[in-house]
Amino acid sequence: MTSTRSYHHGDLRRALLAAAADAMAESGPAALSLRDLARRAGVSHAAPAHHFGDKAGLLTALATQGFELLGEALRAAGDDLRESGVAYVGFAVRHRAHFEVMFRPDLYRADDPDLVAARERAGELLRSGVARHTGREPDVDSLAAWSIVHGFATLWLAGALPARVGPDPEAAARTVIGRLFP
Amino acid sequence: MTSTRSYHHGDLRRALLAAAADAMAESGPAALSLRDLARRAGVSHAAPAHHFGDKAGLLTALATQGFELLGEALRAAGDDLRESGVAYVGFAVRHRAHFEVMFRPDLYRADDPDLVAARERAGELLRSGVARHTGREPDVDSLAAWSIVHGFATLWLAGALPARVGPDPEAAARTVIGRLFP
DNA sequence: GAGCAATCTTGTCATTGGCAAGATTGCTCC
DNA sequence: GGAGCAATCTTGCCAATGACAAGATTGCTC
Repeated sequence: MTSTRSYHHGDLRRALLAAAADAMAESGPAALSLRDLARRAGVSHAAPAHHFGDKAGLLTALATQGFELLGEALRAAGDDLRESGVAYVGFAVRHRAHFEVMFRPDLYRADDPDLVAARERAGELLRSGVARHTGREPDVDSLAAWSIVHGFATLWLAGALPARVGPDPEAAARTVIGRLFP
Repeated sequence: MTSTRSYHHGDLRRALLAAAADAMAESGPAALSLRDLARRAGVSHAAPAHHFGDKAGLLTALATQGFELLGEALRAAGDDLRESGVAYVGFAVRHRAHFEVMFRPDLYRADDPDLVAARERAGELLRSGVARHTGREPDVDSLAAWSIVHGFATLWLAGALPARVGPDPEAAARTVIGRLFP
């Protein structure tokens, strides 16, 4: 993964993104420090700037990667609407750093072309899955479906849910989704 | 509101909380600066420390205030479950800074006694509202209800929803909630 | 192998959060 | 009314951070 080669790191961009995801999963997005990422990657404190410009640039790249990963997760979940919802929650739990950045547009450049494209692709997957399942008013249905899985994932990540929900977020999500699409 | 009196500001704690909510509503929580808040309140850069200790202390107070405001909003919405959900979304939109901090426990001290008490009170209001409405398995129902309104509010604040949802978050929320509790 | 662009480093600056020490104010009690 | 005292606020300082500028090193191209 993070092969610390000789000089000219060789894989700095990828290593920095991975380090950012690790650091944010540990200590939250507020504590993220470019200099700390540089230390983790074994490079100087100014090296990240060349690849990402500034902090917002790095988070833009991380969010873009997140939307691509979400797209993959949704595709892997297949055609079943409920399992797509479970996959959404699973993605949020497994890639919590990506997920948390993706929906915080004040942290990155939301008009970045690559990011917009990746977000559109993931959004289309969500909508098409709902449209396949329900007949009438797919707009409202997809909005409700997105809201319920996004809300569940967010509350889970925030640690806001009571203990009785149990330790398995995907199982709990499946039950909750069943209330919306019986 | 923020009465800048003589020396010994007189209302610094409240003024700083209000300034923090304003600043975060403008530029997001990441850009929050204690020194900027002090400037807005017309005091020195170290004054906030006396009232809140540090940044996490200020955000703990803001989150506590947020849970109290949410409780008031839910009480004002009355007994109807759907209107409670609309009130939840309305609170998030009207007090977006409070809402954003409340569900980001990495920013504050989640074990603060005052905060825990305010959070418990608001959570009980949510659960009791759902329990009044549905008969069976209030746990799952309340989890689904909380998830769908929380998700809708979060997506709205993130600017992630498509334009066709319309300009009125509470009206759109009412429609979405209708899908869960027809 | 020379030239060149990409990559990385060192050095610097303004800003920030946090701490320590001191000044000012308002309250209490005699 | 005033002395003492605690709360409040200020000034001064330090380490860490993000961002920028200028220079060094590497690898690619011709």
